[in-house]
Amino acid sequence: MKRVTFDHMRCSLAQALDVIGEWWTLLIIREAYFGTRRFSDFQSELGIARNVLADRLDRLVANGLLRKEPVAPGARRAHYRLTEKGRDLVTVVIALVQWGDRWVYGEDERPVSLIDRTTGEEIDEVRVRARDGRALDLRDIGLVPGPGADAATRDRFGETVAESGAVRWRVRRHMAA
Amino acid sequence: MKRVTFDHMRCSLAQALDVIGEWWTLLIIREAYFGTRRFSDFQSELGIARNVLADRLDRLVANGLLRKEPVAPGARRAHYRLTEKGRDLVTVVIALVQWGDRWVYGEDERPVSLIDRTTGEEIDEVRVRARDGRALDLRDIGLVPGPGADAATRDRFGETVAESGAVRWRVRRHMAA
DNA sequence: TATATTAAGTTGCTTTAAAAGACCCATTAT
DNA sequence: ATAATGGGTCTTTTAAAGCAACTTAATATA
Repeated sequence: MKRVTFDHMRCSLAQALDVIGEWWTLLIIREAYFGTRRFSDFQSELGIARNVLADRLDRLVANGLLRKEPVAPGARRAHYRLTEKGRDLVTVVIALVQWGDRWVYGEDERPVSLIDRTTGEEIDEVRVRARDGRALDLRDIGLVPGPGADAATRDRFGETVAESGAVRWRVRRHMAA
Repeated sequence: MKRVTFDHMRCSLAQALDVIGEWWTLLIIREAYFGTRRFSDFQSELGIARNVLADRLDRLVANGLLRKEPVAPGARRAHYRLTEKGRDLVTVVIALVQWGDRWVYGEDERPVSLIDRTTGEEIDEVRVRARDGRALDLRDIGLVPGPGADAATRDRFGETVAESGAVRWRVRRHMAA
């Protein structure tokens, strides 16, 4: 299919989806998180077509989520391993897994549990929080123009409030029920 | 293209991706979170093709992430609004936005800021935490078979530990650097 | 009341990404 | 020396995404 990219949208979500929004990509990240490193292990664990896998791995390497390094110095055979950037995505993967547990399987049907290795207890549910640790309901979250906002974004999200010195924004948009 | 679905994989991530992993879907959820409700507003804000939008909205309604309700009782025109299930996904959207902010734009170039409406402060970064609130590094997270694990999953993740009464698992898999 | 405009799709055609599987070449094992 | 395996590429189908034109019902305007 013809397909547009999102990279022109001034939106961090669109940028992120341009990198990891393709079919199979996030499953490959999960698999790498599980410790899989070799091409054919990705292939057999996921059941993905080899050409698609080759394409996805290349893109992930190009985008800096995976590092491709020879098995032994000078060897042709390589391993794929998560970079820091890729590892940072695992938060998203875990949030999605938990969402799947809550809404697709019931909590008691989930195939895998994530535990805190130091205590053996299950981990907490990933939540949006205030700086002081309070869990935030979506209604408590407001959207304001960020430091890199362009005119259109300011127009959509911003309502300036006169204040001494720096520009301040009043919250206009927030969670719509 | 021919395309497989992930719904046969016993994995909550695959299930979640089957629902929200398609091109455009998460952007539609974001847009709904921003307060967009009408077909043509989704269309013009996102620049998505109308037939694709119609298809995505239908699927999101069928999967229970959006509710379609008439603008006025008895009216033919309708609004699309997030359900609880859809609203619960916003955690994932925010985690992805923050990832995009960290790795695509710099923190200081991000177009939108999320703030705690009660204090006006920016929200915290979404993180994986232990029950007691400690932020967990990926190396601290272990994977063990969940209550709904099948034989293959137990085989992959489980290593039983003899213990009085209930089955316990020893952590075998965890974050691979 | 007649006419124009808008909203919310639907239909049909084109383009291209993904699936499936055959094929290839270098390395490792026998 | 020969076979098997790992890590891919090539070719062919097919279905999803894009685009534009059309439809139908509800609103707005003259």
